[in-house]
Amino acid sequence: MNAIEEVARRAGVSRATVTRVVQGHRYVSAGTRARVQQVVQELDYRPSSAARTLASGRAGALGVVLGGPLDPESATWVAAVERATRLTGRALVVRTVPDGCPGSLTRAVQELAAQQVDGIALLCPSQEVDLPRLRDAAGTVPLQSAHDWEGEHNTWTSSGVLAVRHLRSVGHAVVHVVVGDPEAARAQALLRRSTVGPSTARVRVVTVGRDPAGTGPTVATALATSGASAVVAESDRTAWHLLSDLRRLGVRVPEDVALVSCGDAPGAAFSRPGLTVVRHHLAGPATRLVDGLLHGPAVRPPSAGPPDVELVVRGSCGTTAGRLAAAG
Amino acid sequence: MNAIEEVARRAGVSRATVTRVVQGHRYVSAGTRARVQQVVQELDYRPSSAARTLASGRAGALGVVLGGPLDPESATWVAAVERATRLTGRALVVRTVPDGCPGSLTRAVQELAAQQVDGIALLCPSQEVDLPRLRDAAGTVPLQSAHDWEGEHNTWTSSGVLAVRHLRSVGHAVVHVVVGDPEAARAQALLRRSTVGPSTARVRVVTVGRDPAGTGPTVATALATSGASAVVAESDRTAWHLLSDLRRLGVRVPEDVALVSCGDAPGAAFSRPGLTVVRHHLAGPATRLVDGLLHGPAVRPPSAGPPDVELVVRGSCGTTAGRLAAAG
DNA sequence: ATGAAAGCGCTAACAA
DNA sequence: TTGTTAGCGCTTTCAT
Repeated sequence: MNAIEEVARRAGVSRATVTRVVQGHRYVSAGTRARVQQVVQELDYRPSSAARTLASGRAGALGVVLGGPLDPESATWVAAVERATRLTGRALVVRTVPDGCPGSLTRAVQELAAQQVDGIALLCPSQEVDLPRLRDAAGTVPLQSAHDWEGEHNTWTSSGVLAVRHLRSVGHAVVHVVVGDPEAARAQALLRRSTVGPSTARVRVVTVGRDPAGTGPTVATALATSGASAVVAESDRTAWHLLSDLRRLGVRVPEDVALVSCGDAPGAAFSRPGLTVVRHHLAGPATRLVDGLLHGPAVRPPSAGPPDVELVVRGSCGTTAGRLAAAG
Repeated sequence: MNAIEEVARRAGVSRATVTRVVQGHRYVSAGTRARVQQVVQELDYRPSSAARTLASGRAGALGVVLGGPLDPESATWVAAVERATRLTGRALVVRTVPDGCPGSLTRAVQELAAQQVDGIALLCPSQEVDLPRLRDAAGTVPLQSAHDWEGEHNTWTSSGVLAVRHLRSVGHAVVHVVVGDPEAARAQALLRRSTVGPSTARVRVVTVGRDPAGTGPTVATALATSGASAVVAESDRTAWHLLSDLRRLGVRVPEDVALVSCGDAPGAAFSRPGLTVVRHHLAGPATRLVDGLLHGPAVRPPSAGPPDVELVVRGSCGTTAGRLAAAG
């Protein structure tokens, strides 16, 4: 006999009523509700999510597809999305696409979409993604990319503004921004507003390629010969490699070049000098992303709440230690 | 009309046959199979996983519950499990339990077990877990803890042996091992064999508590006053904090104390000195964990294959840079 | 090698 | 406020 039916029988009601109680519906008399809940307890009744999904058409889960490995950097985002998802009572299915190539991404999205999830969050920091194509693969399942999300209010856009503004404010007229693929979503976001507004400094983009370690020396050399005095790195890993490559060239950080990076990985404080970073607070963005997936994008961009980015000053930028928050 | 029924109709077969073809069953004539596959292509037919789960009783997913946040350290494990899971064609559901308390863990396991997954991997590095209780909560769903897994062949056990052996081999007769909670699964595993075998050195355990940053100075002081000359840290974070706390006390690393940590987080190479670490290769362990969940634990412990741990020598241990691999 | 038919456990109209 | 009923889309015996 069905679990739900057993509950119904013992409580002397119909299955429908059990469903109503379990789902917290209105229109159940207090007495009935109590009786049913009692039986639910006794029997330790747990609805089968598969049956529920099949009958309701809702999956009770969200998916996240990572266009790359689940490395410590992406983990931060995944963690935030997981939390936001859990708070809605849903499960989070994680799918990585180590090679990050378009075909694999598409397949991953299709697989997730195949009834498994109610929405898909895309986390592809380092590559260009064809959103329309992926939306198509997702069929009716909503899909949002964390990096294109919220336009000007995007975490990375705010990071760029904050980092450049800080370096500008301490006297650097030209700021070099080091990114992997300049076409990638994250880099695009980072650069979106770096060059405008009161924080204006001349910004030059320097490209590293997919692997921060790969072309490091070349980049460091380029930076050194172009006389760069201020650098923003897209990630802590890039910053670390820059740090060590620059040292190898005899360029001192922060004396000769001031360095700010984005992320604040656990080791960021422990390199020498410690990395000045733009730290990301992802609770807000992740929550909005999840809500957007579930209820459609918000009509208006977020306004209230604590800022999503914060400057943590350590040794690498050559200014006094401390913190600066900004609304981006 | 059912998707599968439509396929069946167009291919001129029954639904059962479509199922057989889709699942790669034997006993389908080549002709029939081809015809069905043709139609499957045309219609881009994707079986509903909910319906499949309901009808078959198999979920097509594995779950991982994290007894703590999804931080960069756990991310490495999750990534490995995700990969292993994906290679079996299954999805991975991630559930964190930020507070890590027994009640929450139990609830998390119950939720996952409620029809959602075919097996659960437990990742609780920093706390004692009551495995029987959690198994009970999981009901019929198999559950394994990554940290109790494989006994002597456990990754952390091997790490302990390797780290202590190395320090011993360069002349340290006493090795201090710094762990969070000594009752926690990871610490237990780390210490399991550190004190025995040809690598014998006297091992003293020093406890940090849950947060590596929390009691750091105290621990560093204790280490300094006890005249420790060699230290193994349970994690890179612990090691970093130790590094900075020791420096503050005027204790030099590696001149005064040699330090080895476990993990090899992205920043490990960039602290000064760089951290000598035991790096973990989790592909093997994760694969075996997943297989164990799916087909029951292997009869015999793993023997072949590359070692799961590797010593990466950098500055912090005071020996020449290089690498040493060991079968643990 | 293939088909028929009985569910898997629950939800959601609709009726009462 | 509660019960009735018709599925949700697929798998799996059991026959053939």
